[in-house]
Amino acid sequence: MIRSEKTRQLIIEKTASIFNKKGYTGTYLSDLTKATGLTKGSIYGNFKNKNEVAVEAFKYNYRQLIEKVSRRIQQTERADDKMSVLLNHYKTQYIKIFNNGGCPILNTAIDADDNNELLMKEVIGAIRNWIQKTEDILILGIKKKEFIDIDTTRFTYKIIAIIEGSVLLSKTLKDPKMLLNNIEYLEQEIKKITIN
Amino acid sequence: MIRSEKTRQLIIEKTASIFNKKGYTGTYLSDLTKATGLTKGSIYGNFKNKNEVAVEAFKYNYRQLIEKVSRRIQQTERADDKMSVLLNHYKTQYIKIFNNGGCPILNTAIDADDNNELLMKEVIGAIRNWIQKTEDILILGIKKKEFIDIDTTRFTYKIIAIIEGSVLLSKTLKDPKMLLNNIEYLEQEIKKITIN
DNA sequence: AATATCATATACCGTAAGGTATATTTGTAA
DNA sequence: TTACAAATATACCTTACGGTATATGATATT
Repeated sequence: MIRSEKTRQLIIEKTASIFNKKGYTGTYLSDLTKATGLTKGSIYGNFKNKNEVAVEAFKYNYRQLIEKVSRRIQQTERADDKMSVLLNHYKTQYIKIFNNGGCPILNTAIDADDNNELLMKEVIGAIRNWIQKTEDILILGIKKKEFIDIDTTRFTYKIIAIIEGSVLLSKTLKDPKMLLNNIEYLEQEIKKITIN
Repeated sequence: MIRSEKTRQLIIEKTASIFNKKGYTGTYLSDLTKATGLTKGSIYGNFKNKNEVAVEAFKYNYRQLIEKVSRRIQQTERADDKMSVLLNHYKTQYIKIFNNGGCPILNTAIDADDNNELLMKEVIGAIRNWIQKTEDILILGIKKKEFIDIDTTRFTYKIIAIIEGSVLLSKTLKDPKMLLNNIEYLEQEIKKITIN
């Protein structure tokens, strides 16, 4: 990797969680220089502007969020196991998620809304991607006769809305109870549609 | 009402939706003077600082959010009707909610988190209040034998997480489908626990 | 080792942020 | 109607924001 690419990566990695915690306007260039140990000159030598850093930081955060769980989902065979992996992720990783500033999709959706088109486009893409991936599991399960024939779109909407809402509320209340209860609820819902 | 109190109200009313849309750091004093037609001097004559305006704006937004629906809930007798009023509110008012910048609880929770203690305290209070009110309806319904005996806490968590998650996602995707689908789902859930 | 190129730091700019001290205006009670 | 207090506007301060032009330092090629 050429040097500039290394620096770009460093900047993204070191600032990603700051952007997630403080939002776009709330994160200043001084935060970026402080976190990276670099100067403004260096940052602007590698990025067009603050917004480009923010967009890349969001992409990075989203990747971090889904990469590990996504890989593990691919490694399982049965659709209900895939769903278990997803739900278990939140069950076991919520402290990490909270410490990183919460769900980047949620944070960025609210932060960027109505005043940052580029970021918004990324967020919308991320949400669509997540919906798609979740629904694909359900569709696969039905095809393989592991799930009964349900309305996959509606079921997906339910899952994602509950997860996002729970993450937000539990984090805000500094109490994982709501998240954990609702994950358990979703586990039951998955069981209900599982054949055998 | 004395003059200063009128001005305070004017400032709060005129800036509430701006704070909701742009967040605390994203809303500048210039936004406040522009929206109110007043000067900084006048604003600082009536508020200690920008943060005090933000806190009052949030309280105002929250009140706006619950007042009407809260009154209508009190006017109904049966617990399942009360729940219907709540759910119908989102079904019919979502455009208004979206145009106002989305749910103030959600927005402020994310915006204020980790960098605005006072605002955070207000948000946490608002969420607790909302949970309480929702659970009270369920408890009442069970007591009056209108609902079967369910775990009210868990049921409440589910309702609130779905609503919040749906509002956020539907607003971000600029598509009410997820919200409407999930509200319908909750209506079914209420029906399921309703006796008769 | 000299040179060209790439990457980073330095030093600076204009602007506007939040906030305040003071002047001016407005409403009100004697 | 005038004198006083309350409310608002003016003018200003300090700070730091995002951003840029330029100088310096590192790296690779011949």
